Amino acid sequence: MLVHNAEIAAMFDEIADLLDIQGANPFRIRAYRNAARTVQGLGRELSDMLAGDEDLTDIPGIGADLAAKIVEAVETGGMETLEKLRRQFPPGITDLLRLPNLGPKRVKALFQDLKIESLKQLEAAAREGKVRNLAGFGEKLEQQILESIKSKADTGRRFLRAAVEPYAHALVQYLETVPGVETVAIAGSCRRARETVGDIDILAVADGKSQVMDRFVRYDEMAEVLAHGETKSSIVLRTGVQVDLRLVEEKSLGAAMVYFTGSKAHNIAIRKRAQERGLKINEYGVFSAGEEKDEPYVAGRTEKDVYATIDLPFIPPELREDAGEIEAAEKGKLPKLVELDDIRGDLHMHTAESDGKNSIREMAEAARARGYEYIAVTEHSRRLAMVGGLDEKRLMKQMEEIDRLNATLKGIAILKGIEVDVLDDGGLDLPDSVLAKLDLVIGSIHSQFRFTSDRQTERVLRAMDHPCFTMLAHPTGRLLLEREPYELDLSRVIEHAAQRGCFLELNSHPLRLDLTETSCRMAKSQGVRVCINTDAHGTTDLDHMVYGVGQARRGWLGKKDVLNTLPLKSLRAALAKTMGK
DNA sequence: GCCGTTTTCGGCCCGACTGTTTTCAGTCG
Repeated sequence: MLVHNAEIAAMFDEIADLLDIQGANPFRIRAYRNAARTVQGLGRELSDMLAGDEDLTDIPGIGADLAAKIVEAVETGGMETLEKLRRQFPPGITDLLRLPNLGPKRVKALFQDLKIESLKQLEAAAREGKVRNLAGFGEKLEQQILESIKSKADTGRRFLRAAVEPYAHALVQYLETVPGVETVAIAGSCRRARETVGDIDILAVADGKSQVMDRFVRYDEMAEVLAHGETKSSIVLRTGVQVDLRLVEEKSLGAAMVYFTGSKAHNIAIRKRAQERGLKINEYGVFSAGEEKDEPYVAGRTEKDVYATIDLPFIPPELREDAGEIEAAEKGKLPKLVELDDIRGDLHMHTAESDGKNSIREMAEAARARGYEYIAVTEHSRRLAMVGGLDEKRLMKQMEEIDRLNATLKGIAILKGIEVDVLDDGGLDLPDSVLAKLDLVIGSIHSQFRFTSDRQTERVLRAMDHPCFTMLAHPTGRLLLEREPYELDLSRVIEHAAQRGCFLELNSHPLRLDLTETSCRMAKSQGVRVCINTDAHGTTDLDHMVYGVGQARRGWLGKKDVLNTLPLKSLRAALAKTMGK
């Protein structure tokens, strides 16, 4: 039985939910939730670690008990603890937790007092006015429950960051025009460059007389006001995105930025660290703890000041996940992360010759305008006929055109490439003779997403062994919020890439961001260089690079870990080497 | 349930807003 980390994490999360409803020790619940998060981002399959006889209790947050439960899950596919809990509660009960304003206490009351087991039953009971009489409920909450069921609102709903950011920037601009407002900044998961975000977090500094909160809740795009306080307000935009605004004093801005940027796990970790030093960190600053009142303010103006009080350097927002960044910071081993300015070219794009919108020249000029030294044109291959995939003849013709353009275009080099389909058996979709003439060959899986993990992995490994194979495009095939990745043993793929000396793409399309941050870290640890590409189908898509760079930063990648930070000459040499030239 | 150069027991991050409410619990981030 093959049990993936994601499934084990889901079991831990479900145990946590059910224990929560049961009213168990909150710290025990937190242990399960922490473990779920740790397992999710582990970067290695627990089943592999067990097969290698590794001690799971070496993983932070996993003790003897949880380690035993992981063994049980890997061996049997389930957990007795979870089964026992499931017998105590109906299957639909965790759905109730997803509704806004319904937490464990209220769900428990609904279940025990009204025998409500599902959203449907909850809706019926609320309609009949039965919910309002329950202890801890009231008329208003009953109404809210009905509305959120109707609008299918749930607290876990997420959006692509790229889809949400324009709204965040527009709102920042709007708030900046409010009199008395001095600073407005985006925090939260947007600032941490997460691939998806649950809401927009905005922080403002304003003088006492400013109407910023009142103006915020009257924003044009506002659909609903969830909370309206003096220092904290929340609204829902017409697009369904929630925005939280916090108002702080200037001397608290740094502390508030830390607090509001998160992640929650990172905040908990640094607060604990502060505690060990006799300090207390909250969103207003760092204070010396202990004294009953008038706790003296120690720091808080800048984030750097806040970290300094707990003997740490500034930690880049993208790393703030309590995934080893605090330990690394403590040892002075934080990576110097890659930046957008380090990127010297884009090695994956399409033109009007296949399914792109612009000509090669237009793409090259757009890339040059973005300060790049080089691009690679990489059309689809013949098997993808529906998007105009190129056969040998058309590819040869395109190569000639690229030669002509290179002779006339100054300030940008165009490399000849292809995004060749990896066939079912791991072969490539064009003859070796033509592939060998190219500067790079990007292999892509575009079919047979349902292969078993073993078969899919063998297919990719075999493709990599092709003498011309240079880089694996969008390695997992996922589409965020739309399509799960295909089954693939990425750790084997990365190991193989290290031996073979080829590269992995980090596809920057906001819907893909494929590799994940965990896989980026895995690649880095194996010495496999990652290439951040946009897979642009038009000139404006070239701007997606910023999302790929954000993802790479979340994956701890530095300039040296990223192939397309190389100057042209070194890049050519690196590509030629993978192709045995 | 985890964790430990103060500890193997007794801790475990911290605060705002709402309405269930008339002094506080529940939820949320």
